Amino acid sequence: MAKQIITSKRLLTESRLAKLFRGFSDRSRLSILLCIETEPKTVNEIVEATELSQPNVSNHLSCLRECGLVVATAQGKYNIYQLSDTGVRQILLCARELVGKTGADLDNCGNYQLPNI
Amino acid sequence: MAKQIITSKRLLTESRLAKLFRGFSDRSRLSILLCIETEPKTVNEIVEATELSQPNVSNHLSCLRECGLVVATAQGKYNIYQLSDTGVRQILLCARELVGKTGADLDNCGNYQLPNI
DNA sequence: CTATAATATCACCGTCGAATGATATGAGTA
DNA sequence: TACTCATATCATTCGACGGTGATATTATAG
Repeated sequence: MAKQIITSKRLLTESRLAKLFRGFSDRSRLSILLCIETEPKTVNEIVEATELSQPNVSNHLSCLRECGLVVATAQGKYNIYQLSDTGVRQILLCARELVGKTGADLDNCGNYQLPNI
Repeated sequence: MAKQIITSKRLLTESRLAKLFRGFSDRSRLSILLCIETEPKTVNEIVEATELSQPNVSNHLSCLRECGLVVATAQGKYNIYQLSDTGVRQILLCARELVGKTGADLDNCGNYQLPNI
């Protein structure tokens, strides 16, 4: 019983962690996050910077917003998006550092269909 | 032209980052990573700890190995798996910290079908 | 009040990839 | 050598999810 509680607590944590990483793991969402990593941007600015379609960006932004990775502030008819927390930036930093070491391995892993370059 | 180079370099980085996060974003793979976060484990030990099927674990392990997130050392007929780099642990730490703040948001985001708890 | 720009929403479709089951490999043991 | 345990491989299936196109909403401008 105590074990059960511990277990489901572990599963809850895992579920949240997995969801968090999902936010970063999609190429489009990652582009968006990187795009507003240093400065807030309008949806249109994000669309232009990432070269994704507007509905696509909007969809992903709403997802990222719900997940708490980004926040939006309305300014007239514009919506300015930025990273919600320095923790998000922190994860991006850690990931880049790790990629610096394991980059080649990642390229060689053929399990995902990500359009390479 | 210079811009082109910069662009494709950016895309390469994004591609690698996305792949890296993919490693963490699947529930099964994340379970495996967390499972060997503190100490190396045998495949069977991982299977028992995560309650995943053996082929499933093996498939994910090979993926994680190719991506450079874990390393395996053969010991007799056993294969011992552990995290490849402290950077992997670092990312898990950062993520947990962030989840501590945005946890509730993540639960509410209905975009993924991850079996909640 | 109409027009237009900025963004959001939503249903649909195609595809990727996770899980499974069967089987192969390989190492130790009797 | 035969047998068993530990792990890997692989083809297949099926569901989730990312992209798109059409449309709705909201806000400013004229």
